[in-house]
Amino acid sequence: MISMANLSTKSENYKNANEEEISELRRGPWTIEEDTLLVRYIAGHGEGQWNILAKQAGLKRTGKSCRLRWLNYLKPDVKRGNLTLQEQLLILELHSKWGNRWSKIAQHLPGRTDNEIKNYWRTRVQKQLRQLKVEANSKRFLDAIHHLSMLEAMDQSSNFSLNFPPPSALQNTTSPNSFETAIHPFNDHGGGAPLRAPCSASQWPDISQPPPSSYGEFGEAWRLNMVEMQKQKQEPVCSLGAWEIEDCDVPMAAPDWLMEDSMVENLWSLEDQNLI
DNA sequence: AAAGGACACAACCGCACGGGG
DNA sequence: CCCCCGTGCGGTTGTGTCCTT
Repeated sequence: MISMANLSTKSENYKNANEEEISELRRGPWTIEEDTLLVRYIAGHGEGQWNILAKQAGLKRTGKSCRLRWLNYLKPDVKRGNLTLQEQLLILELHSKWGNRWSKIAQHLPGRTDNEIKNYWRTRVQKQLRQLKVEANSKRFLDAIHHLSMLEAMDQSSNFSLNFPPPSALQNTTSPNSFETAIHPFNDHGGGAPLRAPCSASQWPDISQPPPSSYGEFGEAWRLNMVEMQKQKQEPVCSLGAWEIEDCDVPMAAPDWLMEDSMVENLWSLEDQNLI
């Protein structure tokens, strides 16, 4: 066990050891020249011993800074670009297990860094959770993730359509606000494409027309909801394109948690637009 | 067109830990 | 046992870009 006194001493020592060099050290964004120096040095000598590496490579950076730059940006197997849907689901799932253990979570996402995952969580997920007033890792949240993971896996393996639930499913529910189910995004767009995020405004269904009678009591409620969203300039979360219930290949009843509120649509809005 | 706010991401900081001398 | 050093982790900050007014 390390005492507090010992800790502070260690910190002080660390500080003092570097103090005289701090004035010459560069900080902030890396230049192309610095990147080149670092990459070339590591190509020739390998990584590790970062303080020595920084000096020998001629970099006016701390070892820590070099390590971070290499691991988070320059390393060849670092994956660039937006997180895929599968990766996002995995992050949600793993975070529910391990909390903010970013490096542990990153181990399960090849090519993704802990920093990237941490940023994703803080900038996207937390924002959505705040808006929804949902606790991360609450039962509702976890249930939503599990259902989404399952549906996503089914969608990938069987190529069936996860379209808008048929009116029969809606009519069987006892939920008081079931119309919200109608705006959940279970909506396959063919070709085995992954489930998708919010559609563009051009994909609004024609909500000036009444929905088909087969939508039952929920159709009109859903339409009014969409009208309200349009008034508020919100995007619908799925694209029906029209009142196309006939395209539902699988009579899939919406689970109870979908009936509760619009949690899922917001979860989906976490997804980047790159899948569209 | 300009200002300023929001957002995403890169980078930094402090702390913790383990190994070697 | 203590100290030093290297490394890793999680939280925070800085900055560039995009969007809105």
